[in-house]
Amino acid sequence: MPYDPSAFPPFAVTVDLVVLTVRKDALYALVVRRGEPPYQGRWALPGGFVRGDEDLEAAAARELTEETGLRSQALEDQDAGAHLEQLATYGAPQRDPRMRVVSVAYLVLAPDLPSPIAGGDARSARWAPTDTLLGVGDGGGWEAEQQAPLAFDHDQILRDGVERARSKIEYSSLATAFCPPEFTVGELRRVYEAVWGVALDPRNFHRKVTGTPGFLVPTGGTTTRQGGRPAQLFRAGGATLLNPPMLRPEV
Amino acid sequence: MPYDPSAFPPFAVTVDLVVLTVRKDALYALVVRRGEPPYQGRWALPGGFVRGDEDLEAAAARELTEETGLRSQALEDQDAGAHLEQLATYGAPQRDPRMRVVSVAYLVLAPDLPSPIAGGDARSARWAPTDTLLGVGDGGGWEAEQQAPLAFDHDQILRDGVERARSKIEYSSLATAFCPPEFTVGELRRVYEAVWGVALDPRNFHRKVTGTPGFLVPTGGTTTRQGGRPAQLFRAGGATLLNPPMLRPEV
DNA sequence: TCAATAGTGTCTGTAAGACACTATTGG
DNA sequence: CCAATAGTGTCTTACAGACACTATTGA
Repeated sequence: MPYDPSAFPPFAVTVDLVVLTVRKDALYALVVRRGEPPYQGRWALPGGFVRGDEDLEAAAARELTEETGLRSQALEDQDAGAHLEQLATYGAPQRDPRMRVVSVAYLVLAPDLPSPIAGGDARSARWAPTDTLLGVGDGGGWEAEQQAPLAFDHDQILRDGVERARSKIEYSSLATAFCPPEFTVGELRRVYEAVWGVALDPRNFHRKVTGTPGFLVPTGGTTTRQGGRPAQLFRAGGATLLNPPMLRPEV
Repeated sequence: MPYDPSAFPPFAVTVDLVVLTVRKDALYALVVRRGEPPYQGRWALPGGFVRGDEDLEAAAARELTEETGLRSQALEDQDAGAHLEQLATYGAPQRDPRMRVVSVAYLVLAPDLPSPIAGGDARSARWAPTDTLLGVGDGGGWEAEQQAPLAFDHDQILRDGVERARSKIEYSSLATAFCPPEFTVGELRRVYEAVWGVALDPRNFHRKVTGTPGFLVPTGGTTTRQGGRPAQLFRAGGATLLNPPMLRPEV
């Protein structure tokens, strides 16, 4: 088929963000309340139109800053910023009832924020447990009379984002993206436990993460945030890939 | 930012295909010769516009059939069709000099085709070794006076597709998508060796794949395609995830 | 004192890497 | 006969899972 720029069908392109954090030993996602139809009053993932001269990842980073005040350090960047990566693209013809919209979803992993939402136009944004948003624990899905709380196909996007996070912390050091710049082994373990929804043996976990070269770098300090014996503080090392991986227990 | 459907910037949305196969103990990709500017005469990945009422994956499957005659069985389907999955989306503002184009790339893994290209409008399509297309072996990249052979950002898309294939056969049974419906352990091993570009111990490989439940199912037949002692024939079993994974040797 | 968390060491089972050996074909 | 590929078995080592034990805090 020859390329015919004058005859392409018109599409709108948006970015949607799956922003995940760990708080209170559970995985939380950022959602915003929709102020207008369709799905008025329902929760949705933050997002918006890609501008005419804007890169996709730049649009995702811009939306992230607008919604949360977070600065994203896309890929490999060690700074205090959140991790940002492309997740997948959703373009079913009727996913938005008004027009044809193709949405490029991005996944953001952020530490628990001191002030939940410090952003600009985040009118009614909040953190919600992903289990609640996805109806986990009510029998694995939403009942017939019960409506999934998320607008559009955002429940599917969120599901895909959570699964991506769950699998990526197995073979990468990405779990540290959920932690503050300095953290203890116990705090990192609680991240794994929250994201996977399982209990891990603290002793084997300690041996694994401290024994993997480049994963953790001791900062010298100690803390007693959790009660009990003071724990060493670490920051993320340079290693990004874990080999061998952290094994997720069978369910 | 309120959703304003009347004010969205105009985008064209295309699908591009990374179609991979294994032949002559190397990884090959399907490329087509461009007949018009820009990049006239250069090789490019097959692809085309998404229609106004067409799902993204349907557009990818349609392009695949048009270019190769292959029928894709997207996801989990055991039939003779090729494996098709979404790869990533590319939307840099200037990636197409004529207009703003966002391209959703799909990855296709296909067995070596008896008649290379049996499709319809595939004017000048051919299989090319991915190493040649990506300039591997010339020092890891294209020299200054040498031009990458692929149009647009298709070298990056191909690179991402190859890397996805390389990592996915580690922890899934996807390597069988490169094989005909019935195949031997040796043929499957040569697939791994071609995709990873390494040599594997035939004996340890045999133990691993035949010892993983659900990976391979013996069909009862034998063959002597490769010379030497006849080998048992297998077909792909129901298992899609390999646990523990096939380990890729360090480079 | 106890409860809680941090951290180390030890045993066991699984499985990967290396590699010897046998089996069955074609030339 | 030999060369080539298929398939089995054995030894060693790495490492995960289970769990005993000590260390250091706060209540």
